[in-house]
Amino acid sequence: MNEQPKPPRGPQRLTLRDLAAHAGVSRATVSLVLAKSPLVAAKTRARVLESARVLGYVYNRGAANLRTRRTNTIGVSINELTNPYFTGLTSAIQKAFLALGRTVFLTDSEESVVQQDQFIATMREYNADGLAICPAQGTDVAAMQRLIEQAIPCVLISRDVPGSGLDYVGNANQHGMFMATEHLIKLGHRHIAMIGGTDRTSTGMERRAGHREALAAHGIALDEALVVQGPPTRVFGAATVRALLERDPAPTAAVCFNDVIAFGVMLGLRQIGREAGRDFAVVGYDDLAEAALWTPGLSTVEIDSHRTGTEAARLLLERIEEPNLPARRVVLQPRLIIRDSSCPPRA
Amino acid sequence: MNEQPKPPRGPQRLTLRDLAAHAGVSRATVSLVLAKSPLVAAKTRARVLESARVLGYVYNRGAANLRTRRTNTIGVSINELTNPYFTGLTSAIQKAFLALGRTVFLTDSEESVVQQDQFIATMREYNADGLAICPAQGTDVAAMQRLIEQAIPCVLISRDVPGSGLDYVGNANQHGMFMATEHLIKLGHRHIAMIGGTDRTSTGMERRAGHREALAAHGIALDEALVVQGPPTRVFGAATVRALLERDPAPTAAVCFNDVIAFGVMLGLRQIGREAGRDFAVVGYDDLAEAALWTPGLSTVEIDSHRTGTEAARLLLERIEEPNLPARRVVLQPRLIIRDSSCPPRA
DNA sequence: TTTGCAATATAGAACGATCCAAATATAAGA
DNA sequence: TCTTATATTTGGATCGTTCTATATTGCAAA
Repeated sequence: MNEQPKPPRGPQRLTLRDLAAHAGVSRATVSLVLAKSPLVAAKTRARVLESARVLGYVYNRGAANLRTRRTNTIGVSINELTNPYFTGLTSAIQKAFLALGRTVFLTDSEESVVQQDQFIATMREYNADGLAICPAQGTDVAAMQRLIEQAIPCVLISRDVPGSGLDYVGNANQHGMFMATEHLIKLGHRHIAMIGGTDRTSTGMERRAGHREALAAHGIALDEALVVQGPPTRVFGAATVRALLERDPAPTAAVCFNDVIAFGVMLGLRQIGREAGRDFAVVGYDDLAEAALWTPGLSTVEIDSHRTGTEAARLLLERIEEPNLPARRVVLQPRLIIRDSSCPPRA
Repeated sequence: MNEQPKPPRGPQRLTLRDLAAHAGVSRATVSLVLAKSPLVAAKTRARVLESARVLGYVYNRGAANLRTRRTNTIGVSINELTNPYFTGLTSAIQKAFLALGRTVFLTDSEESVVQQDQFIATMREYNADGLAICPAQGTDVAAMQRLIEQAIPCVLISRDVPGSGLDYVGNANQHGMFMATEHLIKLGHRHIAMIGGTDRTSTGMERRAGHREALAAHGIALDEALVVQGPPTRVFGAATVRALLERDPAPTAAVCFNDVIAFGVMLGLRQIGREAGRDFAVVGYDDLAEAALWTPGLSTVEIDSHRTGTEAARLLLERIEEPNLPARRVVLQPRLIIRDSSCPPRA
């Protein structure tokens, strides 16, 4: 029943062959048991599983992947994990894939295209079934198009790379920022700064466009000096609002690229003895858990990051099954949340 | 020169064999080139590399790992990526391993022992060379000991699992919190709350012990009611300080398990019209970038997370080389940073 | 020439799983 | 009891590398 005696081996790793010998069946049978095939008799299955338990067998996924072409593995590259919005999103993405039986390998590209490319190359070498990417700033369209040529399934999350032809899940950034700005206009503000965001990400371009669009829609001239690009950090928000308030005419309100910057703005106001929601109106974007906690509570635009994650997982798995699908785009609707940081202008 | 004609193959993945055929050399030679072996002539090497470029060859790491036993891969499991301290630490860890030529596979266990175990099992199946773990709350000693039995190199980071016998890199938490508490005592405080931390992590136990130790060292009786365990969130910090201030005697100061809780405390104070650094003294732990930015600036205990990451990488790689080393512990010294949130008690 | 010795290149057997076609065991029907 | 159909099990080839032992080449010295 056994196969030819194996050559003497050292304290090698335990293999299917050892398991087969112990259970008194063939390798093929063990393989079937491990794959939960219904073809094998219940009694045999039990015996094999018992042997596996007793011997402490560890399945070698690498060896299996060599034969099958599937690895059930997804590479996830996130542009910046220190940003709480992206950690929340990451958690959602991971959960979604895990629920569908995939292993997730995560990396933080730290807004570095080099690190991102590195990760993509590694995942290719490891035969990942697909990639989910929040592209780093300055990601090259050509690099993304290459993924298509190379036939490696990929979905872009949160940030788009226009012209890449990849699947995409994000939210209506322009519309979100339009709502935020219009909200301030309706409160009576006329000098509304746009703090943060850059033209190096689609999110930045779209949100900045939303601000401009709202001003235009209400016949308010855009004061370029009140539009400041910059990184999504508290430090930047604080420094920028202080600088803007020294101008004349000074803004009476600001929409911020995201909540982190808005928190920075509120901290910056306090540094110069002013208070958001009383002396100056602030609106953020993302609706981090922290937003509701501040005094005043931060008005902001909510994104459903859970939904973003599950949609991304769905799109990617569908593409893995069906590589020739046309490119699909899922754009979720954001929601304006009004709290106390957005007040009317002081008289 | 070529080997026997290969059977007709579909649009298969490009392999060493194809590369060899194209360059007119043997598979073995190509393998040597790819491994940067000095044994192959410069001219041959160039020819092979050119073929690789032209054909768009992708190295199959899985296949290689099957033969060699090394994967140059490290699994990193972090308990909670939404906590900025851990994202910073993660970034440091990742950088340290990358610099040493290892690929890092990251996961966020989200404080779930189940997810953590899942990840460990997966990394075993993928033959990772080693693991770096910030253990989830409630991690079982036995589970960690099993890693030793199974001879899988592992280093614990930040949180210890006493009795596990694993290598460990962390900081002197008890001493750090001792300094923080003593600082408040010297300012004149006698009712000092300890907010946050739990006995389900070593970090929690150690920091909580530091608070008690400082009180005892200065002959101050411990008021158990002022010691509140809880999760490291802003919400918890805010709610807890509000509750504590309704007691009699109320605390006049608090040391917090970490900065996030301290921020929560400052937000909570503001919700009831009080101000940290004026009406109530607050000290945090971690020294997040945000700490210096608040008004008042947050007094806190600084941890060198960069150093933590590099030390962890060093320990792990040493153990991979030399599995039978005795267990080693690296405990870094934290530093008290005094800003404006820690004021004397109001008269 | 021939020989000796580096310097290079190669064939073929692993590594640990899967999968296919074929063999065997079991049960049911005549 | 003998077929025949069905349920299980299995050998051997295969996936894409690496590695060892062996073969080939080129060149200087004899």
